[in-house]
Amino acid sequence: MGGERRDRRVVRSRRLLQDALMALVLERGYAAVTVQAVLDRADVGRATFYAHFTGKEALLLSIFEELRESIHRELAGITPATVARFGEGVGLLQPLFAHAAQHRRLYRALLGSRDGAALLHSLHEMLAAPLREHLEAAIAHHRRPLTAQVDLVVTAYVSAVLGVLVWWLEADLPYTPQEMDRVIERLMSLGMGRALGLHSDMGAPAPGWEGEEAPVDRTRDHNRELRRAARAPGPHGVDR
Amino acid sequence: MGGERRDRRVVRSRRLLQDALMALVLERGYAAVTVQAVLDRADVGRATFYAHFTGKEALLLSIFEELRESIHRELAGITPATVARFGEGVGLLQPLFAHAAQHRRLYRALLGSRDGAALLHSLHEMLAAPLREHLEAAIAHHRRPLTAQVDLVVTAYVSAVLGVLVWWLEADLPYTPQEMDRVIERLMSLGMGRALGLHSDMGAPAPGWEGEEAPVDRTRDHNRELRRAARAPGPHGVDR
DNA sequence: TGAATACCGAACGACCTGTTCAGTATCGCC
DNA sequence: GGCGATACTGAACAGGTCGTTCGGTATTCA
Repeated sequence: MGGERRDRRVVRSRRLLQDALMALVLERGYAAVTVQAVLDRADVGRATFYAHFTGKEALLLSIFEELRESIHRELAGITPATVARFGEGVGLLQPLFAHAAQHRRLYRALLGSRDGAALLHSLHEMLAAPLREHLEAAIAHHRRPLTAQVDLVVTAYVSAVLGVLVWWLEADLPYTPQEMDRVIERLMSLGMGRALGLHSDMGAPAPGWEGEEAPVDRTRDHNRELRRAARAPGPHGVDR
Repeated sequence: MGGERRDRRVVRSRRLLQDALMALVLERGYAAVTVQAVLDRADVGRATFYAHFTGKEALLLSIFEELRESIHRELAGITPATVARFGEGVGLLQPLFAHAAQHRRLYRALLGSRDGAALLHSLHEMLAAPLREHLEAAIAHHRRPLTAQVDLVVTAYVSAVLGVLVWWLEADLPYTPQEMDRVIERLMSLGMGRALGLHSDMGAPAPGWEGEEAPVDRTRDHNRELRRAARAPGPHGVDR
């Protein structure tokens, strides 16, 4: 968005820096790459770098911005309506895993070690936002106002997906993207439907867990208890 | 293990440094803490620091080693046998969430931002190892040799748990540890049992997803295809 | 008490960061 | 084609961190 950058020198410098970072990340891993090294590799002046990016991470994210568009393009074919029906083989995740497979060297370098935190967080939001959005719509349609649990369920789902994605990359893609999509859907859909009170087709239409009282009250009490406990710790203390 | 450190000066220095790091992490976050700051806060010589730890992260992990023992102690009451029966309210996760609640300030500081990568990884293994171990035993008992999928399921489960744990901490503990345990169990158990072919009490005893052929063969072919595609990228290339 | 050893403190070189500035090259556009 | 605008260069800057070294001092163990 806002993509009109006319001056060739600008695009050239940016691309040189991005390519240099990519190469160095693949060679040494993100954490081990220094701005200085990027400068040397790209053969770009120090001042120029800081004229374009605020630092190493900004450069990384600028690269990922292109990947984001790429993912978005691939995901465009999937309408929000499709997300709802978990019980059927939707293939929501297939594009994600396919994209990761295509760019697997970069994904591995960025997600594998601890450097991936920023990227993982970005991916998390990228998946969580539309999912949450649609789940809330679906719930409203079924007239079940359980918004708090939606966050929890979405978090669990996206965390599981990304965890499995990393595992899958490090295991050298033992299954196809299609298979990954199916096994994850198979793993998660039942429980998600149950937790959200959807899936009326299922045997158990969600009894329990917030059962007898409103969770808010018990929650507040619980927090107070914990805070009290934390303020007056034992002999050797907790949370020191 | 190997715990005999007799010289008081040693334990004093280590504790001073650990406490200083803890305090600074709570104040500024792990990434913003510098070795120099720890030295100043602990009032310990630079040389002394490097006599004990190889760097900032080693110091952090030495702190977490104590938490690890603490978690291990709490988890000790839960026999591996208990882990199997997902369908019942086991409470496997309750100690984890309780421990996180007790130490929530530290957990939040360490897990919240991107600094937590090392710690999350450590926690991941801590949870995954016994779970994997027991699931394999359970599967062997049911005579289903599906070892490859165990890794995937364990990864998904642990990732979901840790993701939700972070969410729960940042949402300021909206539920009790017991509730968290129950909702996660409710969310995950059905699908896990289904994916592993356990849960014979369920309606669907796991048909599908690895259906018609052995997954290994299709897998190998798939990998070869992907590798070929990656070596001969399009005009502007993928995974550049 | 005496020998072992952990600590101090100061200094070291090496590295990285982010900013500045005058001079030069390249660009977009009329 | 040419001109004004703009991006880049290159070098230097101060400020910071890191990990190591060393002789001298203090504490501890036995």
